[in-house]
Amino acid sequence: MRKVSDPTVSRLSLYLRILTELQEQGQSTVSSEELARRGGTTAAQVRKDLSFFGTFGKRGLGYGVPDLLAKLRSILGLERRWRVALVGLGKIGSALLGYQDFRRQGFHVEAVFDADPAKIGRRWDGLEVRSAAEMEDVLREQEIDIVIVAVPAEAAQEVVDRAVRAGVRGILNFAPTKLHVPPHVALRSVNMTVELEGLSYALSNGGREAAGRRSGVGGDRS
Amino acid sequence: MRKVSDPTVSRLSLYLRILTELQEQGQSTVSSEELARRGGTTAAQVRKDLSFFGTFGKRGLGYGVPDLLAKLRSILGLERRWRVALVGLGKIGSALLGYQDFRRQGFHVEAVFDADPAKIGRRWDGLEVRSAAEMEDVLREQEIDIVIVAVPAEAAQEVVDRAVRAGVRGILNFAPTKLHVPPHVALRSVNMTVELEGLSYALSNGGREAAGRRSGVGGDRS
DNA sequence: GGATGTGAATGTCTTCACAGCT
DNA sequence: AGCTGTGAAGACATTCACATCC
Repeated sequence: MRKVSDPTVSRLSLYLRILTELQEQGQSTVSSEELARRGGTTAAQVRKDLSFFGTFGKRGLGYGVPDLLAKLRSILGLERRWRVALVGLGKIGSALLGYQDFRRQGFHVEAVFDADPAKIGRRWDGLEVRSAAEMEDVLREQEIDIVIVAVPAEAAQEVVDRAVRAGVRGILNFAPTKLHVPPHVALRSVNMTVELEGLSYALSNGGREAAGRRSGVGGDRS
Repeated sequence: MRKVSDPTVSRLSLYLRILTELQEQGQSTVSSEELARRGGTTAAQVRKDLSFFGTFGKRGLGYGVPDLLAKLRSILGLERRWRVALVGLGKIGSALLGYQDFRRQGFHVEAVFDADPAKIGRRWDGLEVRSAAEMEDVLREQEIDIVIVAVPAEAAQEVVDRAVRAGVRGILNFAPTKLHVPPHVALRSVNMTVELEGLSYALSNGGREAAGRRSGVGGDRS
């Protein structure tokens, strides 16, 4: 199971979501064909993706929904609770704090930081906003796994450097800038501007050259 | 200039941002080497990306900053103004409406829709919130180019179908679900859950298998 | 019979390496 | 001398096609 590509991992998330829906609808079994149709990919791709991690299906039958669901949650590391910190309480940071849909997948925001004295000390959603100055200490004390960076572009790299120094091993970046992290730290970015510009390109240059994969976007590599 | 890959287009956005910074700092020329270092890629990659669109550099010298900036803006279709509509005024939609950093690149939100009667008719940032029921008409009247989908997953596909029927050719999806569009429509997605799960996978499975690309990760194809 | 799992083939993207300008 | 532009090579990802098993 070494060397699984990133597109594959992203598709696993997708399958997980589809399987969750299927389970809610009480469907007990699913074929690679059906997963592919719902996920906008191909049956061969689904089977190949899963084959990197083991052999979960039954030939002639397909995959057991609850079974595959459990396997995927395990593969993606979603059986444990992840301790997340949010840095930056501007428009985007506040929205994320309010949204928290990802909490259901085990991502819990345990600390919130901002540099603005007017915000420090206030409570947002049951959490006290801490000063960005005490970031390293708090990240360490709270054993934060993942930091969500929602600060202006100019401040983002410094936040990352400090988080990495405090032992954080995962960064989710919302700042519209390219960040650099050491090899042992995982980085993903969400960059709306890149996506909009991709649409602009697609709309400008004929209709038929499409937009693209990776929504996701962005393209980091840790 | 046919058949340019999506990763290439995303990197053009990145170069554009770097060039903007360089210009603000008054730097007149830049090498593929420097663009690569700042952009977290390689010099060969930068040159290859640009070569799809023409020959913009001077051998022995590098690229002229203002010149390349102008070329990229033209390639990405950023010389015109794009008419954008936002559908869904929940946490994320409201944040986007408040954020609007992308306005500087020519993306103007001209219409806002929500299904909640309590929100319809209110003014947000100078725009009256319209009923989702009148979406098709307004999209057509206002000649909207791009629709940002910020509704719950269950409602997203219907919003897209209606937008497409109204002539919209670009969709930016924030709903945590896979959307399907006809070939002539460009689609990009931003899916935070996929990115977080990618981090979870990376953190779980050894430290050394990194996270990935394309932030942006998501992966559509129109 | 029906659907998986997978080597082999194909396709796509990145990196190399160097010829060619300035 | 320096740095671009690019064909060719290499790495990576997807698709094909079929043997395999329930």
